[in-house]
Amino acid sequence: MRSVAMDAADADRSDFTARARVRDAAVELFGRSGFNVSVRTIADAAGVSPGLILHHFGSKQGLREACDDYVLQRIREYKERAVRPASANELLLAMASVDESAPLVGYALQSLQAGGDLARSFIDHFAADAEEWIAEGVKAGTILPSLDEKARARYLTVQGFGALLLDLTLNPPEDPSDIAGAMRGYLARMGLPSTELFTQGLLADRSMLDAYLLYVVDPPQP
Amino acid sequence: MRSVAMDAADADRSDFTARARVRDAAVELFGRSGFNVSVRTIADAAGVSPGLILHHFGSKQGLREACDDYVLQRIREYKERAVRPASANELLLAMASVDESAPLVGYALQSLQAGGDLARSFIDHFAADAEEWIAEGVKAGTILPSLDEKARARYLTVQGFGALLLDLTLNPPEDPSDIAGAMRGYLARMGLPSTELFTQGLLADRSMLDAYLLYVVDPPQP
DNA sequence: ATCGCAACTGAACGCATGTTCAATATGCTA
DNA sequence: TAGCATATTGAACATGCGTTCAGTTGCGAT
Repeated sequence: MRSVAMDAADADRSDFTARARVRDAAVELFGRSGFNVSVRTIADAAGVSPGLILHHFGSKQGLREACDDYVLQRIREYKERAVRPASANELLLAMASVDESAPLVGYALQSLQAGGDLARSFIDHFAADAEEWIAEGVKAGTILPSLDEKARARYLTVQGFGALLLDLTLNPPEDPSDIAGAMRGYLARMGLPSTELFTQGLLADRSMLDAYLLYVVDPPQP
Repeated sequence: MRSVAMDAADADRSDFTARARVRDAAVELFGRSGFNVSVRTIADAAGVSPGLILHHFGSKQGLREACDDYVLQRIREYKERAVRPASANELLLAMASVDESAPLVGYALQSLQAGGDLARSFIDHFAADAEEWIAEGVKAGTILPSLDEKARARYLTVQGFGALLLDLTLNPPEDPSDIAGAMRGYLARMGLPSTELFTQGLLADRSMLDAYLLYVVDPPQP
């Protein structure tokens, strides 16, 4: 039996309980092929009968929720363990480059595409981090201040993950488990234009921004 | 029987053939609920038996391909009919605001999320338009030039659609058929930070861009 | 040693799906 | 009007799914 000291919500990473094996197989398969993989497929991958999955997790939905919790917790751990705060892309690429944590990235991306609570927590978390990180940059003088720091942090987060997600959807890797390679391809395609946009912007003058600010103050009646 | 003058690929918009009714119902349901809606559901919506759908389209996949062609063609028409060239967001919002064309937008967005050929054509098309539109802006002096105009156009397109897609996934509208409302919500949330980013950029100096350019010329060995 | 409880199996069930097919209705053509 | 091709139906089939459950194994406490 499982030690009473670690309950189901614990990060029993290095154990080989059937329950943990199922959870790991589910994270990997959900992350690689989406949430339509069958319970039987997961059971096969974990070397276990289908019935056992529902014995441990109640239902397929229960399994998904357990995976959600596990992935979110492990990513939080990973983020806190990083000595220096990093951008979301850097962190994900670092995680995707390590065999042990790569499936977590795949799962998180699939989750973002599917929506739901984990996706929201995920974005909230990264947006909060971005806000902090940006605030430090502004204080240090390396980042320009914004009229709405919170909105900017969220926008940059959604925009960054959205672009990554769509790019991976349009250019699916031949090997679906090589998320690091796929991410590197994305960064190679988008690195220059994004850095350029962040450095110089796009528009030559402030007229559009000023017009938008006027529009916000006095919107046209719909 | 269908007039011999318009074959299956034609834009027989205003006819009420069972085939056209099925196609319209499929576009609407696929766009609203994704591509897992059942053939039977579509048949019900079109007031038709399930068998007829496969008689006309061969398979569910055939129906999807017919919808893909139809939607892409209608969006192209819409774009050409617009007097002035517009940004992708403007065009989509305009289409989403008209009852007749709103389902097309929903379908296109679902298609982008699912990947596949239509998604690629769609992005290619909009990226090419963006490149043209940006080139005019550069010539007119309203847009700053880029080191790689093609890559920038593609980046801005992927980034824009990706952000929209992810935002709609995270904030699904109560009424899934009100795409225009959902888009307006998105623009309200992201309008200021995106305009600000496009106007002033994010970074206070060129150091990161210069570092990236050096990195591209002489990448570290992997 | 044995009792008891949890882990675990695998066959079975019910359901929804995409698809097939024989039968019928319909409308154009000769 | 007769005939034929096409449109259309709806029942049936095969498959894969999530889930249930009666039964078996294995282990820790008494």
